[in-house]
Amino acid sequence: MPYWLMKSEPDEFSILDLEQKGRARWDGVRNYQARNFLRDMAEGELFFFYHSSCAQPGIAGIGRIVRSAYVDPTALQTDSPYFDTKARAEKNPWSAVDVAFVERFQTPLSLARLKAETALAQLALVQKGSRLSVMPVSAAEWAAILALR
DNA sequence: GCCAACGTTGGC
DNA sequence: GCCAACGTTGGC
Repeated sequence: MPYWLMKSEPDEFSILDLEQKGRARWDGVRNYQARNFLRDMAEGELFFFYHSSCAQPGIAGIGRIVRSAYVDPTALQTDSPYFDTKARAEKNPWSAVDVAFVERFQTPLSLARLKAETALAQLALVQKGSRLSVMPVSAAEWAAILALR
């Protein structure tokens, strides 16, 4: 079963927000490669919830996919920060998934800690210049990260 | 706020 | 199809 990692700016949506809501739509992805990964996700699969663009970037917890990819409605909403002027109802290229809270780490795993781990050298997240907001994580990487909690 | 790296746009 | 210019991401 594939594993994933998804980034969110905690000021926008954090692991605490997901914990409090229990379930949420993961929308606003506006990169084709990331979108394609969203479309590869299946119900029941797990992902690391990564906090980006913040004081303490790192993995903050775990979530689960509870609904596979469907058309992202925010692309058509003019009042949404994710509005896409080129998207049309009959031609909306963007996808969203629904996710549920699984676990919040007592202490988030900092990016520095992840970079220091030899077993994670191939992790897409730590590659130079990697900006993907949705990426796959191998089973071995998943286990290695869990062991760092 | 800076800046490296990347993706997208648009002229040609 | 090339590629320069521009906008965005995201760590620091």
